[in-house]
Amino acid sequence: MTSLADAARDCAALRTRMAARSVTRAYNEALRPLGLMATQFSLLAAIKQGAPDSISRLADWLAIERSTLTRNLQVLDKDGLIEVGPEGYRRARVLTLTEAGEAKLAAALPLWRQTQDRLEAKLGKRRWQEARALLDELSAAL
Amino acid sequence: MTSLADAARDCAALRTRMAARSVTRAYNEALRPLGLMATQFSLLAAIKQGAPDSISRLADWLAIERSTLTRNLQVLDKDGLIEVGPEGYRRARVLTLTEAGEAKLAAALPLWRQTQDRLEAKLGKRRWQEARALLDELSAAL
DNA sequence: GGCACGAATTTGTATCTACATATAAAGACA
DNA sequence: TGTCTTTATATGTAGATACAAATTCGTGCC
Repeated sequence: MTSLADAARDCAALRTRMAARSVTRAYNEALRPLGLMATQFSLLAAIKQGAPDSISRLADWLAIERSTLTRNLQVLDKDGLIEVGPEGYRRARVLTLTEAGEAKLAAALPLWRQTQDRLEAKLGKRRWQEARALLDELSAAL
Repeated sequence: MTSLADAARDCAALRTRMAARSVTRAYNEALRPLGLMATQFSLLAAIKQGAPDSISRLADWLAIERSTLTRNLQVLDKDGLIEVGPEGYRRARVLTLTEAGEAKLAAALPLWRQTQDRLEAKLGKRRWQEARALLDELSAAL
């Protein structure tokens, strides 16, 4: 029965999802006044930052399924925060922020910063750096 | 613009969700032959292990919303893997595995073990222990 | 008894996630 | 030219997640 107890307590998938749920909830709460979720915030920031030349490229960077990303982008599009550009080279679509998207991102940044600082303070900057490195290893492990 | 680059790269919610997605995908793939998902596996293991006396208690243990857990349990119930017992003391329901649920869990355990071992080998047992501890800290941080 | 209050769960609604499959464009090649 | 392969995206279907609000049970209080 050792295996069973391990499965209930030490499963890597369970523990990472638990952490993701807890952390995401906190960021969602911080962004709620803007009607923005953590996922959407990260998408806006990634688009503004990298201006990725395709959805697939962005999906790889975010370790997310292409089809999932399509759905998430549809929400941002519906809310008028991004523009999904026409099909280009090989159906590739360029993603850009609308003015509303820029404004929303600008308004969200301080709220995000505050939450991130709070977490880093609680954990310690050092420890957060370790966590960050370990999370990357987990992402690449299997 | 420093804040923007940080938001796109270092957001704790983003990085933990990325890790959760990657790791969960691997466990889902391992369990696919059984038609079982990592979440469902963890629920079966938790129920078998602890026989939690209420959904709320289980939700707390899993750092998951009660309403979310209700929905996840409905899937297991529909598939005949658990029994949701009648309402008890203060509407509390006791959760138990059906025979089919026991069998499914028993069949899943080796597949889970294999995946978990693979991850621990890739990371190193030592490093996985660190990761485990840091994930717990993240879950409790905010 | 009747009523307010707290605890446990469920429902309505929306978003996030992903696998399998479909669609469409660009290039390779017989 | 027509087919085959690769690349990029979208759709169908299903499960995971959570907030707000509704439902239901037990308790205490008048």
